[in-house]
Amino acid sequence: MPELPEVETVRAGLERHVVGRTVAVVQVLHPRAVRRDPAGPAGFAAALAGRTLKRAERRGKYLWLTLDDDEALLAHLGMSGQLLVGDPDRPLSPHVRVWITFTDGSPDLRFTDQRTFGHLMMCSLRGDDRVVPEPIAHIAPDPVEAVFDPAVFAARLTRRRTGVKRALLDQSLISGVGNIYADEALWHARLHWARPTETLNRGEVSRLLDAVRGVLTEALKAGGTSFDSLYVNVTGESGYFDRSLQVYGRAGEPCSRCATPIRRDSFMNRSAYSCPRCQPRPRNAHW
DNA sequence: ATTATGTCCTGCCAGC
DNA sequence: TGCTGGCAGGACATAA
Repeated sequence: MPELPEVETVRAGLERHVVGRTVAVVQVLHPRAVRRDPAGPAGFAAALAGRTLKRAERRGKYLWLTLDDDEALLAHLGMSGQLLVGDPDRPLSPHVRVWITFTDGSPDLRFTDQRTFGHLMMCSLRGDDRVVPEPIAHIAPDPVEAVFDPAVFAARLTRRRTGVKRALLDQSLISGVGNIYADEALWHARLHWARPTETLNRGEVSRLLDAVRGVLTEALKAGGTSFDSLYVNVTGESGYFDRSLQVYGRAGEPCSRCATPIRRDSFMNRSAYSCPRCQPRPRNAHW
């Protein structure tokens, strides 16, 4: 559930606290945390030990720490992943999956992940105009990065034959948007989540993209959204954008525009929150 | 090829 | 009290 604003908050924290430092010891406490790394836990740990972290970068919900011009440590937080920087003497929580110490002593870095959907891996960097980790070459640019092209997005979106929310959640079309900000952006744009993408006109696509950028930017200013202690920055603090949420998690509460109670629908074994009046269901809804 | 669905995983909580 | 089932859902493998 960490989406672009939460991941960017973590990236900025890593830039501040660990970039420039050299890794001493890497301990993989749960092999699942590095399941995507072909070298396995031991290979992963050996490859990272002794390396200096150069830059902290991000695309969508992925972030990575570059080690040199063609290699990086790639991270995805999944549902509940945290990258926590702190005093090496603090107690080891039961959900710490990877423990990284540095040659200059404190603080250390702990990849903590209750639900184990997140992962870390070593990887190579590739690209021409935008260098990204090779394993995420299929992830589309996110709407706040320079190479994001609104015209390309509009063309690809309207070529789809699916519902607009499903499209927003497809990271190979536009990255960084998850269930929370998809619902929020659709409310701002006054579009129903099941609206067929091929019926969106130019103005609606423009409104949608403005709404996506708006909610992501506002959430980033607030340090991200948090419903509980799972979504935190590198020093364990929560953001407060949840106070600004208009529909997500607010079933039954009045819409702030028209006072109609917010509706919750089941969608892809998840939830879709919307205002029945501001976002009427289209006749040709695409489930 | 594109689009849809199933799967992974743990903690919490309502309901019985 | 203690169990069960539902829910939270990102990204990938697999199916259609």
